[in-house]
Amino acid sequence: MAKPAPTDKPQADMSRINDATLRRFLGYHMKRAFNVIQADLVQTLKPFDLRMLTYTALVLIVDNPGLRQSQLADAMDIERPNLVVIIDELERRELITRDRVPTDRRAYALNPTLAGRRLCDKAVAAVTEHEALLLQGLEEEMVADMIAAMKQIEKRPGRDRT
Amino acid sequence: MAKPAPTDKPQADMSRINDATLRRFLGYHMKRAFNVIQADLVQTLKPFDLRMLTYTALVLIVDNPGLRQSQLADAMDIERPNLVVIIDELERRELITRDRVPTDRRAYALNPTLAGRRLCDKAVAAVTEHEALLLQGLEEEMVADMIAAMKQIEKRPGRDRT
DNA sequence: ACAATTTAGTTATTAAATATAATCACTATT
DNA sequence: AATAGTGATTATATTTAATAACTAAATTGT
Repeated sequence: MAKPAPTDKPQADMSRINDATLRRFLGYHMKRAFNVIQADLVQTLKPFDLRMLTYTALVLIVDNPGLRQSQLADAMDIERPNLVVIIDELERRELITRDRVPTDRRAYALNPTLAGRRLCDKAVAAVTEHEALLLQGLEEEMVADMIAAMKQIEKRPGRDRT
Repeated sequence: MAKPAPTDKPQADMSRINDATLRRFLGYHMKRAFNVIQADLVQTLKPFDLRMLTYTALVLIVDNPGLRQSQLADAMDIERPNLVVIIDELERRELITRDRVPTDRRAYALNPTLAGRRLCDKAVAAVTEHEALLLQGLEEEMVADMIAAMKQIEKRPGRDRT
């Protein structure tokens, strides 16, 4: 809405602040775009009482029944201790179960309940719809290209794994 | 969701867990790609003792000397209370100053010190270099297209007006 | 002029996401 | 049997983010 007012204040330089330096970075744009996407996601998941992490975990458990917590933490790129509270919540809500693995009684096999599968399907459908809405106006090929590029970035080793 | 081939309990392979459902979402890819970029940024900024937020604030103050905290919070899309500690830190390290505005004695004008400007320049140069490294292999036009798309996403109102 | 409201900044509190260390239970190896 | 390694948990700390309540100063409405 940068409307050039004819009578600008003498010392009030601009109403909009200048972020041209940061705009040169892809990361800056990605952060800002992701903020919008995440805000939308949070709203979308609210009716299901899911957060981004509980949603992600639930989907992965539904799609990979029987997986271990370590595998899930690895897939979600979070530390094992941090996954515990997420799994706790999903289990408490009876969306998943923690089943002891007979062959390795240290481990838990994570399995979705029927309710978990149902909630997952509904949530995925809602997120799909909301993201389509958010991306309307962008060419489909463009989105596909972005995904390809992001996959490439994701694959980068990332300087040091300390 | 269509019923997948009911192969009962074939989760013994566990070589790789399946995230195909989440892979359909741009947001998932963006989150994962941004994780990599942010991890790299954190490493890049560590020698300057800057974090993502202090770096962003410093750059914006250098590029917009005299701006108010409210403007900065607005530009950074964070709440005013959360900006206070960031500004506190930059001020304590004498990278910026908080100068009372004579025409509005409630407000502070944020200004970079010489040291702040110097550190900013060095940090921006380092980040520029690191991002170039991270993005090598991606066509330049592709990156430009991604930025354009992300700008478009960023502009979305985000339908929660409650 | 002056009460009422608004705005700038701060303080305090809380929630959420992320990380590390220590511990327990169990497995695997020697 | 002793030891080392792994899966999960607990406890703790840090960073980021949101909200409520407060002070001080400016603006507005009558």
